[in-house]
Amino acid sequence: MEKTMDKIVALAKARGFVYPGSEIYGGLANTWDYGNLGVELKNNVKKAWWQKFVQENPYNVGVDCAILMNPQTWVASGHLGGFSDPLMDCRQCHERFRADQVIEGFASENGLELEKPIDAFTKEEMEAYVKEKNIACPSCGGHDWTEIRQFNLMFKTFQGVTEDAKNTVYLRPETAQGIFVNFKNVARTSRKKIPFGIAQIGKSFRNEITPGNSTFRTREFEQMELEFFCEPGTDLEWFQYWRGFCRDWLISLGIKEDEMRLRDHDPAELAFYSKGTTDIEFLFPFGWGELWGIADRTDYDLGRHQETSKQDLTYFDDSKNEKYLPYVIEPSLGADRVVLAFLCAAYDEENIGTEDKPDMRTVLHFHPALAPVKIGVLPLSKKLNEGAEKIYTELSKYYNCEFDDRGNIGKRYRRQDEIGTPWCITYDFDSEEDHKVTVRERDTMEQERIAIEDLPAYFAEKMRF
RNA sequence: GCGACAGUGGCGUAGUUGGUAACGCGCGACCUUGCCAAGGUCGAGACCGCGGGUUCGAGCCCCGUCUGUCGCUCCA
Repeated sequence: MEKTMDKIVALAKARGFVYPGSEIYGGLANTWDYGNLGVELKNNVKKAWWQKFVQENPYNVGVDCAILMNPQTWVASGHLGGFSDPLMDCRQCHERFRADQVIEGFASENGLELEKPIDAFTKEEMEAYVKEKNIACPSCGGHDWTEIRQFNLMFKTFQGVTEDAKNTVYLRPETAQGIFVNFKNVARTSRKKIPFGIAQIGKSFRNEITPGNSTFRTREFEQMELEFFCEPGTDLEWFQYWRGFCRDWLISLGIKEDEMRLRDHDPAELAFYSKGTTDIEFLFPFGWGELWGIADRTDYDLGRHQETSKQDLTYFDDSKNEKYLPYVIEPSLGADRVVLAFLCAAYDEENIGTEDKPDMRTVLHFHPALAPVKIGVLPLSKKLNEGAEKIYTELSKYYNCEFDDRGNIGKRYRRQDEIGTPWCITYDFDSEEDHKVTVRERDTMEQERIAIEDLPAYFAEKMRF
């Protein structure tokens, strides 16, 4: 069986997990909408994460911050200054380059000293430098450059009725800053003592130049982030702790060890604010892709906000009787990515016939906690709808169920397999007499006879993870 | 933004030298069956991305445009 992105994307669209965005208008590049099953799956993923990282966790509490923030936030975080890349294209060979990198490369190659760090160059200064030194295209050797354009990765909009620079606001490029900005608030209202963490699930926006691979990289995406505040010096310990914790969470929900890896960043690869970063990667059909970045952000963020806002963000540790800026461990997970990973991991095509007489079925082996539909209720005949509907009504109070009386029973089992429903209940003619139904399990296809009145308890037991 | 490729019912496709759209799957109703995609009957659904041109006539030719996919630059 070959697992390809094409098949998974096609199934996702056909069954209502993910549709391409704005389809009736011809689409909009790299936007995706979650459908009737996709929203259930994604909600289940978020619920499972929240339960493990907030509800059951003695250290952590949650928040839900605004997407729009005071622009000073992005000055402090560094997103407004440093993260617009100056790009220019070679008209001759159509390659695109980062002007700063071309200049630096040229300078070091020719043993030239730049008069100031390249980051301090304005667009005009860089253009002038390229022209003055007649820098050639590293690819084709041409000298015909377009002008430099700034690609700021933040989405910009306006708050209020007038559109001018004064009321420019940005869509947050990460949820983290809402947490840092509220660090004092949460510490006070939750009465948490260090070490403790603040978790958040929410949308972020980045004007990536190259999105792609279905929902893996999009410009609008959802993050599940934890900022864990600890005493300086204990950060490496906590870094290791969360690294393992995140890994275990993925495994507990059905990601296999051989389709997952932890990759530590080289010192050279580290972001400027980070002391150490580990990526948890998943083996997608298109290759390894990052799901989770776990970073030791030190006291960089709180420090920057303290400096920019002029507010005291230090924490008073009464066990030590001292004040300090906590260090931060940040496990940041892409919600859409991990949903896609669960979808890819679950996808399977099985032969449930024999070698001579193959009988293929497509199955999504979702962990029951993630399955969009938990139970399919299927009357063996339409004459049995009344009894089956009663069961459906009762179980729907607790679980997302689906009632299906169309087509023969085998076809309905296959339909439920294909959307990853872990259990099907079949109400048959005997049920009318003995008040029992057949419960059929997705992966083993084994059947069990259960009394109707015992069903809620039966499934309550099954759903305990 | 540049380059390459593509755009026909929900999906996958066919459409011969241009003459007003076909097939499979899927979907719906009914009958049949009665525990793993059976069978039958009937049915809904595209004016061929959009605009213009050539022509008596275009899904098939030309121009433009939009959208998508892939590659490149980038990814805190």
